[in-house]
Amino acid sequence: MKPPPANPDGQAVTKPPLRVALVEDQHDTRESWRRLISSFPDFECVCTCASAEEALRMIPQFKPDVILMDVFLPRMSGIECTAKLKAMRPDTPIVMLTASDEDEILFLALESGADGYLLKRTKPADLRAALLDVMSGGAPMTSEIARHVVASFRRKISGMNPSISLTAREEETLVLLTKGYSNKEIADHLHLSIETVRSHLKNIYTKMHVRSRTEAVAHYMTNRSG
Amino acid sequence: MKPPPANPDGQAVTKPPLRVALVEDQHDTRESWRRLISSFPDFECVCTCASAEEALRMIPQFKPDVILMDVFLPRMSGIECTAKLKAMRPDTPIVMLTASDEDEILFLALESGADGYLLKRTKPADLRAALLDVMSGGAPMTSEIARHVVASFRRKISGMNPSISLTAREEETLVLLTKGYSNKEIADHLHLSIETVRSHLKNIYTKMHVRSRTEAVAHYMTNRSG
DNA sequence: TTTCTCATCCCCCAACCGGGTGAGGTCTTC
DNA sequence: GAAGACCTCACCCGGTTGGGGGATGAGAAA
Repeated sequence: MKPPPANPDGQAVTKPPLRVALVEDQHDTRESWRRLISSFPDFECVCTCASAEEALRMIPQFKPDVILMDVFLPRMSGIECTAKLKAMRPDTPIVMLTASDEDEILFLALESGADGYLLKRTKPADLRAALLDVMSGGAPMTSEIARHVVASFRRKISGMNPSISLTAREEETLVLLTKGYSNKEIADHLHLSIETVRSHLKNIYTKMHVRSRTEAVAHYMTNRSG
Repeated sequence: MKPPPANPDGQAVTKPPLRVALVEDQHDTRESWRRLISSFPDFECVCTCASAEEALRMIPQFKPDVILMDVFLPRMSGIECTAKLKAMRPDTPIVMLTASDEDEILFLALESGADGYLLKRTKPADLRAALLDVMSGGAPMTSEIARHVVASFRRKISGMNPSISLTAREEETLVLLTKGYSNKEIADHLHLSIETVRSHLKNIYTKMHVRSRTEAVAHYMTNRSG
């Protein structure tokens, strides 16, 4: 590994290879990624790091064009590492690669500044496309991930925004919901048809961006008394 | 209204009328109750009170055999009044009469020492039967109310008992439940079959004395962070 | 060893629930 | 009076859920 050129824009004569940095703690995985990326003619793997700490040392030196980051790293997580790297080099796109599509991690990763989020089982061709995508300002993610992202953001936003203006009836319905009442029980208590209760609930779900009574209760209670 | 006899047991010659006290703030309602009770040949309405304060003054004087108490009274509620009267005359049965079958009020009423709990829409014949019932040591309530009572007590008892020993797996399942996850989502996160999740949930419901995921979440969250 | 709990999974079935759509009424606002 | 928000209720559809069985294996307790 040789140090990066002092002037990254210097040799834009023909078509310089895309310089990729890799952060992954598992040796075998790291190596297979490195080989994969190097196998692309227009890509160059300039820097492989086995830990977040190493990444924070090496990446500022090598100044890669794009960073591939594993989420789960020992000690400092890939998410924290991403946040620190973004503080240093905000314009260098970072793509998270992980086996998990857990909403929370996904959100944290994107919040930390990651530009793309791919699953490890992503096919080589798709990985290459994703790297090109993120370099041209895109936010590469599989449609599978994209759905989670949308859901995750909706939840967070609705969680951050306590002023979801529910109507009086909706509020009453929600309160009874948080007591664990069934639709029928709510209808009885409010002297309504069960269909009206269902109607109010549908509106509540829409406003709160949730998909079930339990989710509504969970959000309501964590944002009030939790 | 004349003061009560000094010795209530004095004239047990044939069959003394059952002496009833009435506590109800609404004038019309109070009067219609009074008339209704007086219309029963073996009942006598010895004392009508328009407020909790009046009841606390008059009832110790008149020493009725049974007290009919409205739940909603101005200033001091019927529940508080019931508690105070029970402290003074623990053996005088008190029947709550209210328009509400709300679990919380129901529980508070019974906790305060009320012996029976009837809805205001109870039919005259049933009211009479209820008064006789409570005099003979019963706890009159409609089957409709009885169901609520059982449910209410179960909730309270399970709420008071924080040491419901869930197994490790059940605990994990419950935590994911409080995030609003569906059975399928829980199964995915725990790498289990959906049937296993359902199995854990059944055990959780049994242990917590609840009947639905939402109820479980509601109780869990109110007893932890609420 | 036997018994027990726990975790895992399966099946069935009735009821409940969420989503879509629509519709009639009141009330306020413009 | 037209427009819009709100409350009320209805029907349909398919998926989910709860409750009832039962089965198996591992490991702890008796």
